[in-house]
Amino acid sequence: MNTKLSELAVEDSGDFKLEEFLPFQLAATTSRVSRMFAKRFAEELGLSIPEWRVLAVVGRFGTASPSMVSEWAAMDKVKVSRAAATLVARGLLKQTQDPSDGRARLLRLTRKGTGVHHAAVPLARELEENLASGLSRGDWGTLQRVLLRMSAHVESITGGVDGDEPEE
Amino acid sequence: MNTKLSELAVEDSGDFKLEEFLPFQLAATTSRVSRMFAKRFAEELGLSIPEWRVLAVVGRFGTASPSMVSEWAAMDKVKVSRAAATLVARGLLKQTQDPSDGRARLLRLTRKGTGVHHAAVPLARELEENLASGLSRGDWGTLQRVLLRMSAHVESITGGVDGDEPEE
DNA sequence: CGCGACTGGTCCCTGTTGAAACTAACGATT
DNA sequence: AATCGTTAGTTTCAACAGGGACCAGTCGCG
Repeated sequence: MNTKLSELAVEDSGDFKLEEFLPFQLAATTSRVSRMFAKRFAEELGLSIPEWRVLAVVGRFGTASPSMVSEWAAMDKVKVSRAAATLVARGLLKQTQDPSDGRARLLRLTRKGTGVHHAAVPLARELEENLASGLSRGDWGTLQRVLLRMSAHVESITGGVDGDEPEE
Repeated sequence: MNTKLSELAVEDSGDFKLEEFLPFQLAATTSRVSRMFAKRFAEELGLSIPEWRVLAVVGRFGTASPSMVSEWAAMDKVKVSRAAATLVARGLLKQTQDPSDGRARLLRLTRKGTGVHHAAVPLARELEENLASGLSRGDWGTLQRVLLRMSAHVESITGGVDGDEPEE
């Protein structure tokens, strides 16, 4: 049971419990939650998570460029591009040229897209409600607050640009 | 501004703010944290996250079967199998037959593997400490508690087997 | 106005992922 | 001891993700 002083840091390696390791818990919990959300969105609306995110941002702003979506949905531009392409192919989004900048595109909901968006938001709220129902009001608020703080903290440590919530 | 009563649930779709949506925050935060961890483990020890998890479980128990690893590390068996294979190839793990069950294998750290494990645990603790330093003690505890509870809650909703923390 | 530096977006290439199929072995039941 | 259903682990295959190269197109500066 006793270890020499000089070996303290090394000898307790065996005590390491992955399941009490917070980054692991975070990943495991997120994985379960994401899976549940992905399943419901796919089943009920035929949307992947990236597609739903794009839809949510475009729906919120009415019109949005892929780079806006990238910013607000914390998705890299490749993901946005792909998700937007499938949504356009399915007739939920219309993509046009931005008249004021030849490089940029504008994304806008079609009537069909608006319909899906109107169905997606309540579903999202319902699922979030589901999640919240297992927690006290206070815990929920703390969780929200802590996640934001942790995100910012990590970003500051790693130096801003980290990849999934990238640039601009 | 006013909407008919019957449209309340529908008409507020435009108000939906993705960045306040908890499942989204959870995913975004986890993504940043994972990225940071993956980077450090890769740079300093040449380990991917799945490999580190396998190492952690085997290191903790001394000897572990892939299915034990799957259970404790919340990884599906394919991931375990692959991670274990690379660790064996790199000489960090030894895989042998379980004498008491011809189907099962036993994973054990080699001397080299023990060395890496002894380096990995402090690195993990350091990174976790980094993360914790942005939060109050109380928030940290709440986060830990809430994640566990939420995990269990989701699992109970989706009915146990959900895929990444699968079987047995 | 023409040239270089930069930005928005897409495409290509490679590595990773998980679902499902497969192999081998166990154990219960006949 | 032959068979059926089940479990441990690996392999295969198709989808997916992200980094980087790659076009436009824009902006600034001489």
